[in-house]
Formats: sequence, C-alpha cells, structure tokens
Amino acid sequence: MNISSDVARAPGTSGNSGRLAGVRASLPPDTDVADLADVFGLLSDPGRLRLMVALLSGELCVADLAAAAGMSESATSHALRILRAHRVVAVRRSGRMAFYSLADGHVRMLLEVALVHIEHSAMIHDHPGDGHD
Amino acid sequence: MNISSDVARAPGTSGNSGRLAGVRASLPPDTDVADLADVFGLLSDPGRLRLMVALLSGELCVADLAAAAGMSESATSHALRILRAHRVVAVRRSGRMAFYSLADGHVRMLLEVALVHIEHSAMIHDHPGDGHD
DNA sequence: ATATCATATGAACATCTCTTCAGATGTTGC
DNA sequence: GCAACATCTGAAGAGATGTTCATATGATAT
Repeated sequence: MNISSDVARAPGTSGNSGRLAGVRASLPPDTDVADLADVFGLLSDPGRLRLMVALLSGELCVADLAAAAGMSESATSHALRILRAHRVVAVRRSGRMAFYSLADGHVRMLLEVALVHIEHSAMIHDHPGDGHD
Repeated sequence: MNISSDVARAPGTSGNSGRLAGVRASLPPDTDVADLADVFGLLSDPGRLRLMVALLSGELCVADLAAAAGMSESATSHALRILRAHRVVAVRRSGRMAFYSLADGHVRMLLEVALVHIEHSAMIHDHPGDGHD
C-alpha cells in the first residue's frame, strides 16, 4: 500500500494521504530543487568535473586546466564560460593569461564530500551496471 | 602565470610544471571521476531529483512518487528505472504495487548536504544568471 | 607595426536525454 | 475467465549539451 496497509490499494485512495501530504510538504520549493538540479548538472560533465576537481587545489590558468583535465583548450574555455556564468568559478586576469579559481563554497563542499566517498568506496564495491531487468 | 611568476609565459613552459604535475597527480583516476560525474548526472534532472528528495523521508509507491514529484506515472517509472539501474533506489514488491526506497548512502549524503545548503542560501543570495560576458 | 601567444567566441554537428503515447505484463476481485 | 488496476516498457520526437573548427580579441615581444 502507499503508507498504510501493504497490498493492493489505489494510491492516494486509502489512509496514505496523510503521509503523502507530509512528504509533499517536506519537499523544498520547486524552484530550489530546480536550482539544485542545475548545480548537479554542472557537476555532471566529466570534463567540467575534472576542471573543478583540479581547481580544488588552487588557481590555474586555462592552458594548465586544459592539460590537467585532458581536454582541448577550446573545450576548456567553453566549459569555463559555463562555470563562470553560474559563478562557480572566478577569473583573475594578468596580461593575456586568465586564472580561474573555485568561487562557490556550495560546489566546493559537494566536491569534497563526493571525493571523500570515492576514495572510500572505489575499491570496496559500487557497480555502474544494471539493476536487474 | 601558471604557478610561478604572473605575466605572460607559455603554460607548461616555465617553472609551473612542478605544480601542474602536482595537480595532475592529485586528480583521482579518470574512471572514478567519470563515475562521479555519472552520479551527479542522476541528480541533475529536476524530476529525478524531486523523486530522490521525496524518498529521503522513506519508502513510497510509484503513484505516490509521481504525485509527490509532480510528474506523470510513466515518466516516473522511466526515471525510477534509471535510478534502479544504478542501484540508487531499491524496489520492494507487494502484489501489484512497487515500493521504492533510497539504497545508496553516497547519494543520500550528497542530497542531505545539498539540501542543508539550499535552506541556508536560498534567500541569502545565489544567482543562476550570467557571469559577465 | 607585425607576428605570436593565451584565451574567448560562434556556428555546425553529432549525441544524449526526457517526455509522451500506446501498449505489454502481472495482480486482484468478481 | 474477465475487467480494473499498478507498474513497466518501447518507439518516437523535441530539446538540450558538448565537441570541434575557424576565427576574433587583446596582450606581449621584436
């Protein structure tokens, strides 16, 4: 059942309306969740993610970022443009060089939490495979 | 400059090779970063994210999840299929009902960290806008 | 001034992703 | 068995995303 009994019962038809309502109430406003999904979206591209991870150690110029992330300088520039647009990174310009750094504490924290877990679990288990279809 | 001086100098050409090498060394293996990007990818869809947030409170059936996330039952089922494939959620079947629950501690932690931040920052600042192009 | 360099940008293209629609599968009640 | 139900699935279309290639912009050096 949904929330109360356990077998066959139209969802939202029985005594579960209570809990469903509770769940709905505990959900953050849609705009907030959407913003959050956006942040996760920035973190979801392998190239961009490598760039951000590299920046955890400190400021780097575009060419170095490209080398560190293993992508072309053009792709790097495009990626940085997106991160810049969302204020995830900040630029410092010096002559013809541009130095990027992480500028978003939220993202930094998510990265650190995620990376700690990676080290802990990488060799323990974790399958990217399939559930069981 | 890249790592050492500060103005004009080919990246990876001067005394920066030291730090670049250090940064590259501190980067987790590409496969790990890719896996992580994958997880963030799962979190990056608004619908899927709402589903996972709803599941933070406990087990829910498909229809209730659909209602909580404000999406069609078909879209919900497709989303759950993907989450299932990555073992982010687990199913418990009872008759014709299917009850889903969060099954990935990593994801749960990321969600909690992210949600705490949302409450803290939502009304303080945070612009989805543009950097300054 | 001119060539070179570091970075930024635009257009085009290929790829992936999510949604919907229609229908399949397995379950329960009559 | 048959109908209603909950969930699942596949195909198809729309939209978003990331990459490359070519070129633009601004800075430095000769």
